[in-house]
Amino acid sequence: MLKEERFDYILKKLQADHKVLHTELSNDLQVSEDTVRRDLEALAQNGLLIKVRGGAIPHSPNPFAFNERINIHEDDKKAIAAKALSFLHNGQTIIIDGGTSTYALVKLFPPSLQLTVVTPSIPIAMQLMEHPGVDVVLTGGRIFKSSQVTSGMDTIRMLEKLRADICFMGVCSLHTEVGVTGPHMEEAAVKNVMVQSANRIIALATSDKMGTAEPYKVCDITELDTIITDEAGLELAVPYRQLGIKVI
Amino acid sequence: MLKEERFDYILKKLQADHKVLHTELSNDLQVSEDTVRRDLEALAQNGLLIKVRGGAIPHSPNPFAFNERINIHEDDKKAIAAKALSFLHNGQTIIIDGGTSTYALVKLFPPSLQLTVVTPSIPIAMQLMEHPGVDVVLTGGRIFKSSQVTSGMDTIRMLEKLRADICFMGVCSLHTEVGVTGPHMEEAAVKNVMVQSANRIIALATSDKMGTAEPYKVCDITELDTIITDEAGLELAVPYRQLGIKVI
DNA sequence: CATAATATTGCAGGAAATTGCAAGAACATG
DNA sequence: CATGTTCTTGCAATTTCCTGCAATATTATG
Repeated sequence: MLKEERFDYILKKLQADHKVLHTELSNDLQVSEDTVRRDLEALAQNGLLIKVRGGAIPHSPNPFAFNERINIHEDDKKAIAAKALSFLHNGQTIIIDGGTSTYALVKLFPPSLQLTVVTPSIPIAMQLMEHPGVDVVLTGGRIFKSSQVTSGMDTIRMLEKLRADICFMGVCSLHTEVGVTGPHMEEAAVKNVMVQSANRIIALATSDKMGTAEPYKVCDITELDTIITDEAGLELAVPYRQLGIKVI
Repeated sequence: MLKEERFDYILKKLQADHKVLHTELSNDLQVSEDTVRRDLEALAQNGLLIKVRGGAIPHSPNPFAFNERINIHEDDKKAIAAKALSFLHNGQTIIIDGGTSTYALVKLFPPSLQLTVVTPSIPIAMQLMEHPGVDVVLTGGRIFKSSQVTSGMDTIRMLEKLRADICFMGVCSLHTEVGVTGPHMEEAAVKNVMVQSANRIIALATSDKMGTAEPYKVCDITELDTIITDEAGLELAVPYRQLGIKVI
């Protein structure tokens, strides 16, 4: 067994279980615990995980919000992402906004998919770099460390020149009257341009986002084409449907 | 059996199994392990696979696409990076090119450093996101999956509008007459704009890069202000010094 | 066609990396 | 603070890698 295969196995297991143990890995890989220890050491050296007593845990590239949020509502987000997949077809150009729901979506991309993705999100770009069929375009600009997206005038300028088939937007807050809103001015401005630059806007929102509002406006609620949520059958969805928005 | 047939077989097997072993190939192809080793060496040279101890693995799908290169000449690169640190001062705006030498540099940034970094490199941006004092600006554009940098017109446009104090460039090839050159047209064009946009160009180059050339020109050798290398005392450095370039 | 130049291949040796083991230090936990 | 676990360090056995070299095959050239 090649050392790289062990690395691969360790990283896969880590992603699945959110932790790995020396004892387990030693068993799974049929090598001594010392070798496992040295493997983890090497992976930690390259910043791919964090060693802890007894094993290792995933590396949060930074202790900020994005990585904290990845795991909350993980199953809901996966369910939402799975529904979103059906909108994708080869040859499309799509905008994918930052956020944990949209990140869950690109993680589910089947390897056969062929499209161009424009995104301001660094985690999404990294994820898609490993995908053989997707061309990735990263919008430029200053990086917001908390959400790991680029923002600012440069981002807006790049998006303005674009015409995309679909925009998948990760929304912070949805409200029938206030519309789509967000907590940061710059990010809201960027999202607004995304809405202008795509033929069809699909919002990904866990149900706890619905009926809430934040200071900065992204767009009117009627500009949304579809809302994908985990609980489409709920009472909550009714007012959106009355406005002509598909809720699934 | 023709060498090309062996190449063909190796690549096919690699695609099927996601790895190849010296021992297996030696058996399958009925040649010595040394010949297999040399074949893998040749294929690795052309970027068709990654040599590892015991055999080889494919290039893209494994998670070490960037890290696979980070370990070669690791100590040399660290030494180079350490020398480069002395050029940094709080308040500067600097451009940092992609590449493993420049990546080693940002890894050494002391936490007290306060500056703005503009870079097309995603690994560098990720690394610096953890840094409390550095503002990171990522240039936009299509992502080159092999080198994990953005490139193209958008990248160039963002750099053009910039005026930086220093540009740290990771060079592929340095030659006293041909100048700085690189293997890809687009990347060379981006590097060229970097050179135009910074007051001072500092090239990071392990000594094996010196005296070599590639198809696409980045800039004249005289546009460099300083070359940082691992073996500044060598004979190699003399002709550059005669051109007025500092070599350290 | 003959001969020289070049490339390819296998082999031998020493260098380097990987692995598992053992002994003692550091650590967590009750 | 006593105990069992985990970590580090050094070491030796094994495997794999690299270098130079000689034998053979291939190609170029007069």
